[in-house]
Amino acid sequence: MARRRAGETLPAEAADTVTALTRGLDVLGCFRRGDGPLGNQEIAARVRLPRSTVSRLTATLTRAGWLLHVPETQRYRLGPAAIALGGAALGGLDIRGIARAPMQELANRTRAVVALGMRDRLSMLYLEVVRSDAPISLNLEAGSRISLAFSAMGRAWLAAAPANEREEALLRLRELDDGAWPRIAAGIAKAREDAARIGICCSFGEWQDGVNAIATSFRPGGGLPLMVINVGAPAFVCSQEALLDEARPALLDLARGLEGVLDRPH
Amino acid sequence: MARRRAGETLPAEAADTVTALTRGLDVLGCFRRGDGPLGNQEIAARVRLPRSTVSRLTATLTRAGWLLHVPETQRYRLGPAAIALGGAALGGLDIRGIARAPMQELANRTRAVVALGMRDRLSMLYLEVVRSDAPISLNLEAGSRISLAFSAMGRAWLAAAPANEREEALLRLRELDDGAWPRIAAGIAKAREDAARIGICCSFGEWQDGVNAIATSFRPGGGLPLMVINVGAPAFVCSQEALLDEARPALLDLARGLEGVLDRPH
DNA sequence: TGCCACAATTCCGAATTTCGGAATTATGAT
DNA sequence: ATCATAATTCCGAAATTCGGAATTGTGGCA
Repeated sequence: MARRRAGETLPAEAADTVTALTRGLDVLGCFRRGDGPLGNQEIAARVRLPRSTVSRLTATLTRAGWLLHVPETQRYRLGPAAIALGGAALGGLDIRGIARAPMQELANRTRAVVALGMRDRLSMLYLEVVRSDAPISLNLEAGSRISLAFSAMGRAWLAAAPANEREEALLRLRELDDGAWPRIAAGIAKAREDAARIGICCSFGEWQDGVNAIATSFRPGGGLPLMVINVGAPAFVCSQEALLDEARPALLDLARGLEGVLDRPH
Repeated sequence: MARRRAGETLPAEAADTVTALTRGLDVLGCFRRGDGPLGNQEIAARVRLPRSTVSRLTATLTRAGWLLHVPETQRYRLGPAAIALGGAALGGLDIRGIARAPMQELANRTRAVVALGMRDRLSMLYLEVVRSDAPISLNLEAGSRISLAFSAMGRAWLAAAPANEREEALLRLRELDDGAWPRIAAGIAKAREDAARIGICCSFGEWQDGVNAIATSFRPGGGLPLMVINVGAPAFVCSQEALLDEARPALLDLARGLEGVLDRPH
């Protein structure tokens, strides 16, 4: 009875990988921001695992506090341990604290939203978001995702990422939605060109209609991967010209200042 | 070769629990907010598992994006998937959005910090934190933890939690630090009394010197567990009297308004 | 009230996968 | 160059996980 499913993505290389753990994590990972509680059946469908297996997995996750069981509806939602993990992960990132002040300054100056992000699989992940007025300084949006292919942030990552990582991402992006590929490829070609020529990548209404953004990447050091900062706003707040002429130099300065900060003594 | 370790906490009841998954989650969970990257050895010590096992586990977690490997120092830190999970967990909690506005109002009125939390194992976990405009603030964010035994928030939970959950928590609290037990027990006895008499629990300088707070609990419904709201501030911002006389009624109102919101049609 | 459909959970034998001690390799310090 | 520390790999043993099928539980509907 072959345990490892036939179409497994990694035929050979996953030599010592703990399958049970991977599967459990997949169950956790299938909870996406915005969707309500999930039943075992729904989960089984998402992670492509037999129901009995999922049943055992969810039971384990619930016992450990990673999932919360809603008895009346027999569904699961992410539990406190999941929240705490995110807090620990975010709390350990000193780069956030270092970047916050200059990001805030830039946000105030441009009246836009400035965000710091890194890649998570096929998305960009916000690590810190600051707004111009910051009446609520809460990091409401830290931990949320944005398109890798169509956002300025994602494109800046693609433009600067190590070749092997980029190629792997592009490959998976393509097989995810082959129809959108021409549009994706065009955007990325332009992005690499922009990055080389003017140091930033753009997304003018391509991620969401009426939203303009520019972004650039840097390497914080300290063993952390490539990171990206973007400046974005509704078109009526920041025109393309405003972003390119005014925000761009400041953004480049900001990124340059953060280059390798974590490696420098202090 | 007995796989399940001798002193396992749950001798019998964990009938179908996926051990490998539990262990992997323990590895993730041993990363606490504030401590830097961890090596395999350190992890092995924390979770009490053989090094070779931990090695395999961390390799698996890294491959899936839950851990980030820092090559030069050979240590691990929590990865993007962990952050994303926290985001998804927090994003799915509608109660945060519902509670935010009235919490903000209360914060402004009292010039204190108002927080919403739930229990996570032996801590209270902040789900939402709202500050007044006043600049002095505690350094607490959503996803961080606070003492179950000594904070107003923790005491409010203990005072209202279902008996079995409370007893289990108290038991583990006691075996965690038997020396502190008398002080813990006294605080909790007082808390239950306060809860019954005036609807709130207090912590005046007991959690941290110079910090006053009061808290009360409510049941949001929707299958969610008991939650707590607190109002707290440095003593020179809010005296005990100010909290008891002014903040208390408003806090009780707030909590009453949230009682069962998620069950009501909308 | 009884029946049906749907979903979750439990059962159980098979055997793959995990486990961990020991050996090995890598790294860095003295 | 040698030693100490830590991570990883190896490998045989067998416990644990796996998943199909049966069972139990739930809610809707006639």
